[in-house]
Amino acid sequence: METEQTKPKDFTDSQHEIAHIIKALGHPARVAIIEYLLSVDTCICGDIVDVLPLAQPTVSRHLKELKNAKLIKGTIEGNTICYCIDENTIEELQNYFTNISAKLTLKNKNCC
Amino acid sequence: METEQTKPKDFTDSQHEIAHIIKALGHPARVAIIEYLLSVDTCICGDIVDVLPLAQPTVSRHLKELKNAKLIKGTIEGNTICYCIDENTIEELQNYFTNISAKLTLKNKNCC
DNA sequence: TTTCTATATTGCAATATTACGATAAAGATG
DNA sequence: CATCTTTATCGTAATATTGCAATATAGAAA
Repeated sequence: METEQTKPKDFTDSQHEIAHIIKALGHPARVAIIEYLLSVDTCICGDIVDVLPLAQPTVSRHLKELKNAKLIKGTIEGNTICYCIDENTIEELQNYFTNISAKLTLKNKNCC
Repeated sequence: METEQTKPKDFTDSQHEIAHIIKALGHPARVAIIEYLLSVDTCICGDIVDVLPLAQPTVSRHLKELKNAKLIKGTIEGNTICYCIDENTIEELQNYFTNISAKLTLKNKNCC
């Protein structure tokens, strides 16, 4: 009786980490923020509030969460804050999904 | 006075959609499920509960959410259910982040 | 049919998230 | 200094998520 010891106590650190990053993008407001940051040329952005259907404090919270997940970074620029996308984290996500895709194409396709 | 009409009423449909898919992966349990499905060769999987640190009803809920976001599909296979990853949705996510990455490399890098 | 096995659903309780108004903080401007 | 502008934080209400035990469902096996 040495089997029966499969169930783990917790998820792995890497599962927690990637879920945390992904979760930060799991809200339309935060998707919209990323897409807006992507669309403007300079990253000096104090007008994010104007392009989102949300009040300023709410936008501020969403920005905080994106920052917390390292999806964006903010630099204080006098009175304003200059937000922009953190390329490294986006790249991490890209790699994550590219890797899954690659593994999927190598898999047995004989079911489902 | 014709400006001052920037703030939208809601996010776009596409923002809602992508956020919905991404959100479904924004939990360690659901990341773990995808990674497990990726790791097993056949997709006949009734042992997902055994490899997650969660009770069966909770796993069932997470599976439902992944199915709802079209990240997995389940086929009833007699008594069991055969779950596997929906490649199309993974590919959609891959494309989404690859596209963002690509746009980022084309951008002005003169700030932040 | 009865029982077993695999999965889903229901019914909570605990916790987290989201939103907004009010307010604070801090640099810019007059 | 007083005021304006920009962003953050707090307080709080509404809602959503998560987890598990209990139970339901349905095919398989006896």
